[in-house]
Amino acid sequence: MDDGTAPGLRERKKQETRDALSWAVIRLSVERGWDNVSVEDVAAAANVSVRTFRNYFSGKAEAVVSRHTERMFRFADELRGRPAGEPLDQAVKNATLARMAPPEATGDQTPSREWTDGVRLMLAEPDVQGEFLRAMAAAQAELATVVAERTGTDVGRDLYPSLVAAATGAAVSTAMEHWLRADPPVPFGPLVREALDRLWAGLPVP
Amino acid sequence: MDDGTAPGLRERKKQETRDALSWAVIRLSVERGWDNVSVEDVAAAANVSVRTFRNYFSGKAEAVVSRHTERMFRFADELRGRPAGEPLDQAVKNATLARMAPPEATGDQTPSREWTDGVRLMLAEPDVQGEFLRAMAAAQAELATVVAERTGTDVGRDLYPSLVAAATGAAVSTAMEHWLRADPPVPFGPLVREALDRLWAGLPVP
DNA sequence: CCAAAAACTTGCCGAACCGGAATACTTGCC
DNA sequence: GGCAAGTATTCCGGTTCGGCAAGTTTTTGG
Repeated sequence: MDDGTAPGLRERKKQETRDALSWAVIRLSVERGWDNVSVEDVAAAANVSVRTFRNYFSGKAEAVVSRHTERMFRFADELRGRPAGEPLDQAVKNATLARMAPPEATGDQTPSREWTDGVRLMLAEPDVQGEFLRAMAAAQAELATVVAERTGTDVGRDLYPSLVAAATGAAVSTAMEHWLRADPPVPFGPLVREALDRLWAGLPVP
Repeated sequence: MDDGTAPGLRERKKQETRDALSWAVIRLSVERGWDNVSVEDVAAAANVSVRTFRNYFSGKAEAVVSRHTERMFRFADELRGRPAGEPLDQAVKNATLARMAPPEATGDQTPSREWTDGVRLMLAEPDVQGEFLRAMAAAQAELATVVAERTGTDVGRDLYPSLVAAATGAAVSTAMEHWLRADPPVPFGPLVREALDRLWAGLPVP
């Protein structure tokens, strides 16, 4: 399934730069506020030129969301790897829990109130939200093709695979939003599970 | 329910300018290509200053999507106006068909191939798609409130209303996407109905 | 191991975007 | 008519955005 060949120096360095840039945007934005961070600041913090930043990301927002984007695509991959016999809803639920709410994620100690508040503020930024939605849309396209594969439907002709992908994305997004709002914090796993269960139960009125 | 008082000259002019700007962006983009249209061109075409354009819209993309945005909010209003006895899924389906696929929409003659292709190209633009998603997200927030009202749930505490809103948005978006891709064209009503039916049936494999 | 090729980074730069602030004009209302 | 509130316009400096042409580093293939 995975490539096998080691990534090579070039790829590794690229990933490093990517991470450094993404991280720099997040850190600076959280501590200074979104509008008080220029692309120039970010580039400086990551030791690259402004022009290079723009080679990687189209803007600060894209950089912030890049991690999430990658995770969503790994999620689609996970689904592709599920045993063919597994019913679709089970496969989706399992893939989601495996990639979006891994048990070990509880590892790092709870972050400071200051940090989480900063993050919330950053995520409330219109640009960031827009980029977030774009990431979900991109992942859903991938997801739709996987669903089509599993169910023998045609993404171009049938409504079904795109619908499942979109609905799943909606459930995940909703759970995430809720999780982000929750104070005191609640674990993500149960939330997303509840959302998916309800979705596949036909959204009965509680 | 509605305001009753006539809008007054001021409001009417504002709406006119809005429409003129939105229309100008669409027309120019379709005929010249997205990147060959500057805000300056648009403002000129609508006989206002560039600065005024920016008072109305944050960018070309927002202007393009503005009509859709308004429609989505009218949809939420429609839902609010549905009889309280109507089951939620029925209310959503009826509101959708009433506001998103009105029977009289078939009125204007079929547009030229050139035009529809241009529109498709414009709607494929990343900025436009992003703005489109933002519009949906905004409408969904409103929708969630309405759902909460109808079902006696709490948007802040329960997952349910947001989930229903997000899933509904997903269904509508999916139907729209499909409709846009369809060649030869198909009527929108049946598509969105199918999407909503499947959603509330718990997404059974076809 | 070396040299050519491919990929990546960078500085330069003009065009476009963006929004604050002051100013002039319209509309709503008495 | 005339005032208050709401809009449009001009002006303007800072920022973003990408194309282009070096310069540099990694990969490739002999």
